[in-house]
Amino acid sequence: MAQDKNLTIQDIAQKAGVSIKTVSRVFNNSPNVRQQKRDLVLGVAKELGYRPNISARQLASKRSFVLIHFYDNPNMDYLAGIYDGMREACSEQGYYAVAERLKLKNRSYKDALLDYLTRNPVDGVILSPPISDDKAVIREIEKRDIPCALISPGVKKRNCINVFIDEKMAGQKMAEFLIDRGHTKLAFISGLDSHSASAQREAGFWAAVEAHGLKRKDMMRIGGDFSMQSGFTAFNALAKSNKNITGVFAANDEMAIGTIIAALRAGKKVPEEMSVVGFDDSAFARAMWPPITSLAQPIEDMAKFSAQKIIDWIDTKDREQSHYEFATEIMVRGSCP
Amino acid sequence: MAQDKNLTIQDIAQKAGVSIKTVSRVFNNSPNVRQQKRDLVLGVAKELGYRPNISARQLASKRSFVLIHFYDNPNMDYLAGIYDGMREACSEQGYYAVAERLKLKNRSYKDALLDYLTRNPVDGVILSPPISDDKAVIREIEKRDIPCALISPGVKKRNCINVFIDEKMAGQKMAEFLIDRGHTKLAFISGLDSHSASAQREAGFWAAVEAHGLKRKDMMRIGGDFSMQSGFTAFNALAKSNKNITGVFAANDEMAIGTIIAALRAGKKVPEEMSVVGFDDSAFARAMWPPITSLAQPIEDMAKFSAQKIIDWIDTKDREQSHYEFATEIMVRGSCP
DNA sequence: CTGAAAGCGCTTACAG
DNA sequence: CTGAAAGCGCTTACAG
Repeated sequence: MAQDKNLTIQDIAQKAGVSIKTVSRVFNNSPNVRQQKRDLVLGVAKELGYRPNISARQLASKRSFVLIHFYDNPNMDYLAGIYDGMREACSEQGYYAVAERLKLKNRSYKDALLDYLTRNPVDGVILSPPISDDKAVIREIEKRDIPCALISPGVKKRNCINVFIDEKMAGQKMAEFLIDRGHTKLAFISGLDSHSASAQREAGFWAAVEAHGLKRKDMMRIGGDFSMQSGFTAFNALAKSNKNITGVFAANDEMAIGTIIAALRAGKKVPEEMSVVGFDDSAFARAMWPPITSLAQPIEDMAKFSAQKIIDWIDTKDREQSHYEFATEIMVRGSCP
Repeated sequence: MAQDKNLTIQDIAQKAGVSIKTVSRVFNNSPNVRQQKRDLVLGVAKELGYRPNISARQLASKRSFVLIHFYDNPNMDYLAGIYDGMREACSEQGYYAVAERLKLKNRSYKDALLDYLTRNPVDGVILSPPISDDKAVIREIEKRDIPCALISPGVKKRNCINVFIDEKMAGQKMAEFLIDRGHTKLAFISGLDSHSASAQREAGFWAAVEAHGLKRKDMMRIGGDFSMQSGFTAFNALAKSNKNITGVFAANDEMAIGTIIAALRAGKKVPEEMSVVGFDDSAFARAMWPPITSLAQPIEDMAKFSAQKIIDWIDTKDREQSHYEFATEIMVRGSCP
């Protein structure tokens, strides 16, 4: 762990009694090294605190050693989770983790992507919703043979690493959570139709309704767009109806918050008169009053895993499997205790 | 603009009829090049679409060409603004822009900083609140002779570039905005005492009160901590008092939102019965209902400017001036139209 | 499975 | 103000 400034591949080679080429092979996860030598080199490197010089690798190999996350969802918690996960995997392997927002201003995600790629070489890509469902973007990445992982894609892609949660099952769990607490008149507030996760969560909602023998006519389905504003609107629709809904499941936390604010404004108590659950376990869901019961996904683990799989892919030029499902958890809070 | 992949310093030197050393000097903003040659080289480089290879520069110079922003404020808008500003300045000069959160878990910002610096070399640092007021952090950076810019420091530092807005004046403007709309009974909700900006905003508040001859006893000062929760509490204090406050100035948007939510819950109409203004122009301030009137600072410009000054400092080994003040603007919205 | 040589594109002293 | 030489720490073919 000495981390003596100028430790080079030479020092490791000498100390381990092998050629520098072997050391290089070890750090590139090249298959052509006997396990015994590999362990020897890794042991010496660890002991001395050696880490390969990325600049030298870049210059010599003409690779960038950059893994990039392209996103367009400004949820800070979500982004930070992905970034932390990526970085953990990247720093172990001597890669850079980078995050770049693709903005939709007068142009498509694809054009924004191409603009970025012509300026900045990358060795691997992670895409999150909604970009993980943009076919044009995925096609361009594929065309360039850049290893790519999709986080929560609506439709799994054959030539990408697909990392996701079971959105339908999660939706069902949330609905059952409400039902278990005695609610029999439920509402589902959907997100944007273009966002397939919302539709899957809704499918789970209806599956729960069916499984528990609740009457569909006691239920309400309100169209939203993931914004807080649409939560306000949704509450108005609830209030106008005479269904006497007591359990609300919003497809994300912002709409849950909007619903609660509108309810408070109307003098309705949460959770006493109406329980509300959200989705995403966002920072605001935790900061609200009451704090929001919400579904959490292990986004950091998902991102770390994605990054590792991409690096494996780069090293071996080969993916083994491409579908990986992660488990979710309900964070129980005041809006539906 | 051709961007022919492998354009090197050699190509530029040859085409411009100078030595590669001269080209190198030009791209390092070295003073020892005649202006005429500089223009010639820059012209050729631009024509051919040449950009220096950062890896090679890093390897040869042992510099990192990394400018890093250390932060611990999870406000996404704020961070994105800083990042975009940095990147604009950095990409022009062939630097990397990096953002890193320093977390306070069982250790100080200083320890988190040292941990980072031992692993990752950086050429320049930008600090934002609350880290821009952490003396131990600043001392460590100074000790290493790393050029450093402070965004909105509570106390300006001699050996740093100080970039800020006039917090007191901004506070005064906000208070006068309320007064101009006929409010004579005002409340100020403070942020954390450790955050000097809050105290300065408050000073501006009282200055406005005084300047307009309002009675101090008609005013209220409520202690908050920048959280939404403290906005709820603040409203309760308002409601319990018999001061009949109609204009509320919260030291940040989250507290303004908390205040409004609590008011709605209590059946009080905003802005009809009570106007509320915030500070920061956050995304949530814009998404709320009603949307929040808030003070915006030109954070992107501030960050770009900071990055440019740091790069100048690196190039010339020398700062000229170290205090730069930026102008602010009130974004008028529904919470106090 | 392993090694010796050349080279990636730039900067750093050192001269002039 | 400007140039020729050496070198930064690694990888890439090419042999064996």
